[in-house]
Amino acid sequence: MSLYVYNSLKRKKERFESLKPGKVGMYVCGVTVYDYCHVGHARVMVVFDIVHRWMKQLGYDVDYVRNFTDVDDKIIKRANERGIAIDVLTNEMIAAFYEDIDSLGCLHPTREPRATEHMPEMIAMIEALVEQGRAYVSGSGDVLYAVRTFDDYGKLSGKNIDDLESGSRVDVDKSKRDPLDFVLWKMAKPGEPAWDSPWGAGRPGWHIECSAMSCSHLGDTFDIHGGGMDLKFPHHENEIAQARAANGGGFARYWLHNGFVNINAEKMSKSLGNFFTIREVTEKYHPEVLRMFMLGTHYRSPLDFSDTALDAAKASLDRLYETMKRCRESEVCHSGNIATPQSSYLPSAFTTAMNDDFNTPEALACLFDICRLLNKGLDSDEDVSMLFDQFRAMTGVLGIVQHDTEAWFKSGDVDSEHIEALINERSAAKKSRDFARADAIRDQLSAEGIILEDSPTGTTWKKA
RNA sequence: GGCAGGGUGGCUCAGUGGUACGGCGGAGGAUUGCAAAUCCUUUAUUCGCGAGUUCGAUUCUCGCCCCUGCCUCCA
Repeated sequence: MSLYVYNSLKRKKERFESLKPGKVGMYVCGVTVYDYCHVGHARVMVVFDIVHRWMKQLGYDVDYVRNFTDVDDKIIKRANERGIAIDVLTNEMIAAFYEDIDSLGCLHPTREPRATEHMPEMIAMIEALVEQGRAYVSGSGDVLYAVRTFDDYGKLSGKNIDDLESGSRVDVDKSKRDPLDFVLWKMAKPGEPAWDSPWGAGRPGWHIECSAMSCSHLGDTFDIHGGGMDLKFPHHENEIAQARAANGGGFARYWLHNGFVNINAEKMSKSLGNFFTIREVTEKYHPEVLRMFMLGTHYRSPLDFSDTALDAAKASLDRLYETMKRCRESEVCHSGNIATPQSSYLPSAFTTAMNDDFNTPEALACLFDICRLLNKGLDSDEDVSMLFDQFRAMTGVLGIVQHDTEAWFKSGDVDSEHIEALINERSAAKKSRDFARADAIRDQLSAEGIILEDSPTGTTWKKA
């Protein structure tokens, strides 16, 4: 059974074959660290975390590189506004970034280069382009890439240069030979961070950063390049033009793009201002709920963000945790003790779904099928340890139901002593068949957001 | 205007040339003192509209309508 991925470059699903046997090189465009990440960023991280995990599951040795853009206009602007040094800002945001993605259960990439650590590679790449006559110094002193020198320009995004220009919404910069030419090296203005270069002190353009970082870590040709759909043009198009021209390599062989997170059917973005940061959302919902919400939709489709959608994600996750809890408490699950998910435990339908371009909604359907079988078996005291192993293998791959069930249902500011006391009082009332008193206690706790569950072995509680 | 991707039950989301997966929600039942949790049953004669190909299309082809995105920084 082999993996098929949708390759944006070819606009179709293709059988995935790595460049080197058993190894995968993957580069994903990271974030520009000037502010907290929003849910849209979270989606990229979760989507490619799934890709990362599944590749590993298939036995690949994955070299996953994801960058930090830590030099950029917006960073300079924000640092100035806050009156702090640029590295203070970027370090603060990188720390926040880790908090956020860790909470979402994303594994760390193997390498996380920062743009500022790769100046020599960027400069070398620009020099190569200048030597080839593909780059030139404009009237303003910036070094620009002449897009018309690259025959395949527009191939990834399915655009041609003439169409782009006729529909262009950008004012034409007179110093450009062609309106679509983009900046490789920017001349420094006073007070801005700058690095020495053959063209004077300045800093790199955004696009060259990714070309240089990906190639320097993964080689001139590597397997996968990923990012949000909005990066396809011009960012990824420009990356291709730079890297393939400068190194003569093939650059990325498979391009994967995830869909957006929308709000009211409109793209969530900084510029529209209709965004929620990850930390805003996780104040109200457990981060794993956010992850679950994302897995419920195929990664290439748009994902509409709303409280109702998160509530539904929470309800479905609760269901899985409920089953996990029952299994943990059940003696008939004792033999299920695999340390790490093993492919042999994964149902073939699940593997098929994941191999079909990481179809997580389908994979979740398999998981819920197992969940139901598990509950059914538990209801009738059957040995469900095999199912339990499957269940954990699947949740392990998806990175959900990874928290302690006690913590899941009881986390937050609750006074458990108070609750336990009331539960004891209610049990006594029940024993003496004082159901009015018992129900009053249950109603009281319910009003406090606590739900009681009676079972033959006693009463347990959880947060609503 | 150019290009890309969509329109599937109350919501959400898969999928397939032979009447449609899962989740959330609703209804009924089992269980429970009553609930909760769990299980069972049920909830789309139908997959934007029209035409074509076909024994047969939601799935293929063409046309149309509508939505979103990209064409500027953006995940």
